[in-house]
Amino acid sequence: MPATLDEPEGSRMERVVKVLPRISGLDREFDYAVPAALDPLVTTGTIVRVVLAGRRVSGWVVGDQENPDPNITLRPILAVTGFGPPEDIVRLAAWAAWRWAGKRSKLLVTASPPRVVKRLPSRRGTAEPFSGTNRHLSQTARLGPLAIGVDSSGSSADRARYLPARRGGIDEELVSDILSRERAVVRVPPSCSDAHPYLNAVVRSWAPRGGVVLSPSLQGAKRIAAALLEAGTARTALFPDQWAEAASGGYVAVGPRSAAWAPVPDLGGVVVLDAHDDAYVEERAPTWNAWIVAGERARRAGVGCTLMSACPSLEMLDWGDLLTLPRSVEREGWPVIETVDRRKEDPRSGLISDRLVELLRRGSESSSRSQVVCVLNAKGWAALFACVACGELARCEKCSAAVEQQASSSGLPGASGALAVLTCRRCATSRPLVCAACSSQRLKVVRPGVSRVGEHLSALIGANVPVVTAEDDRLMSSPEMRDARVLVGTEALLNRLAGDGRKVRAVVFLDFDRELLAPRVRAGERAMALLAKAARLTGGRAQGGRILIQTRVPDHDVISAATRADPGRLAQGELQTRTELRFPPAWAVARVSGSRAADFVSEVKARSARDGNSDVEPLIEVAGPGPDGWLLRAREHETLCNVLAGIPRSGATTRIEVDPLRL
DNA sequence: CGGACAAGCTGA
DNA sequence: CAGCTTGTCCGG
Repeated sequence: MPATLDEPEGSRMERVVKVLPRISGLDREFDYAVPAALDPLVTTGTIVRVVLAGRRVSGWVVGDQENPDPNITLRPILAVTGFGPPEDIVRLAAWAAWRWAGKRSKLLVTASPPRVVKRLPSRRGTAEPFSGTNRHLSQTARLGPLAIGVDSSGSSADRARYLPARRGGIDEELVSDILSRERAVVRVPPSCSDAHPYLNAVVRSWAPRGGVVLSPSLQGAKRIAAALLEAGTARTALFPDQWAEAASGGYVAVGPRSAAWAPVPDLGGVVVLDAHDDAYVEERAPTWNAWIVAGERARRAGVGCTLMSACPSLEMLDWGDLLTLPRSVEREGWPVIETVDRRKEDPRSGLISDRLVELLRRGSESSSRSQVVCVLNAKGWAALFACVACGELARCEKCSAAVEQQASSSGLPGASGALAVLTCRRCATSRPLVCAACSSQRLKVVRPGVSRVGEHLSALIGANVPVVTAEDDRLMSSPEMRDARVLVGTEALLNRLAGDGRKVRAVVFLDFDRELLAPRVRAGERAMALLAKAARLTGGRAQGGRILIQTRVPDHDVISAATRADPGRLAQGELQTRTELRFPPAWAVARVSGSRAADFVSEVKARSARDGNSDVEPLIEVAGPGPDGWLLRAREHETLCNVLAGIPRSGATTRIEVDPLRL
């Protein structure tokens, strides 16, 4: 509508902002007028209420609109809800949406306060009214009264593990090396006590500015926040709960993956702990990776980003400068790793080798720290059966996947009549424990699960062996669990125990080949990460830590790297293999799946051929379709992401995973 | 996302 | 052709 001639000049000066609605499945900005009364409250990032297509929705102000379309009648912003992500984070979200070919709104949800924030707490302890600007903060911060309530669950002895043991225990040269670099990858031994003096040193260097510290789990983040606070290193704000404190300035935001998006007004630096951990990758699209986001954020702010890990991934090594501790120090921080060559074992002993029996027997003598943890990544009673009579594997009648026998909830599974049922994990069809080929009722277990192993071990040591899987966490807090001499479980058990901050005598991998030989590109790195996780539970060799690996490939690179406490040995060979197979970090890879994936991929091919130099090679190579869709490859993320960003998406029917975790 | 609307399918 | 499903478009 054209402005009438008699309208006062001032009315056309009304401010217009771009708003991104908080609607999943919609990734478009809309222009809104800012009512004069709300004007001082509205900046980039502010969370507002607007009317869109006749309904009231929430959204983020993502910037000012300098040239509003005169043909569109603007609606006013209805109300200001409160603080949202600061401007730098809004821009970072736009970058990440490009980088992982996803929607900005998904990322901004992660970056936004979990509850409405109307005002930020003031430095001096009195709340400042909501002023509409996210950067009303002074540049100075003092380590004042530590009023922020950080959950300090765990004993003080537990927290002390994160503090420097001795003043001399820290390598000052390494610290200055870290601080002088923009992108440092610090390879630290797996036991925390060695890593955290360096964390303290780096965080201390940020003062009086704020910073960000990431830990793979929320539980770990809580302990680290408490430890930094207790050591007087920094005022910490746990993300996302203490979003408002973090935004008020002078805090070090500590949190899990999502804390890469924490509002920190004056960023001094970023540290990512255990940066190799898969927990840093979001499973839902956009499949963003927290250390990469953190690295980009630090780069934009012109500050350092430090990744710490016992076993840096190839992507990390490709990204930054590797810094290591002296060989002897790193070696001390890894436990003694012993392998049992299963090729030489009596096949009838199954997963219980003579060496394991000896380990369990010997442990019963010492009183303190006598727990042994057995890990087997196979749930249930048994995951694979074969017929004794005809040798046929037991498979599902409907979908032909392997059938498994679940441990019954009532306790005893096995061949006790009604409980003997085979179930397909894929389609949930079940049938009696009978061979489908020859009707024989004699089936033998080819691949036992944790329940069966738990029963065997119970019989062996003459005491109950609790069995822990990801689904079943009731056991964790029980006294049974705390007092048991032997525990058995899937990988989830290691996570649970690490969360407890508990030390164990030994960790046993009953069938490590399942990790080593998994048909995944990253199987080796995953296996190494599992050993590092176990090593944290046992502590280093100086503390008597021990890991027992049962395997048929004792010469595998992962095992030789771990036994020598030298993860670098694995990286060399892996890099060569990955490059040959054209996988990351040599290539940028994305997976496309979903019902409309075929259309999307043909559009990728079309654009890749048109925009590329057709004489040489296409910009993007397309492989597939395979069982998980298509794989797209390019030499650089830049190329891959630009093409992906240019293709319109038909709703949620196409899923794009850039840097897929499972390859 | 969710409403509006149009194009296709069904049934008597 | 009403009545319904399915698909596509669009929002300031």
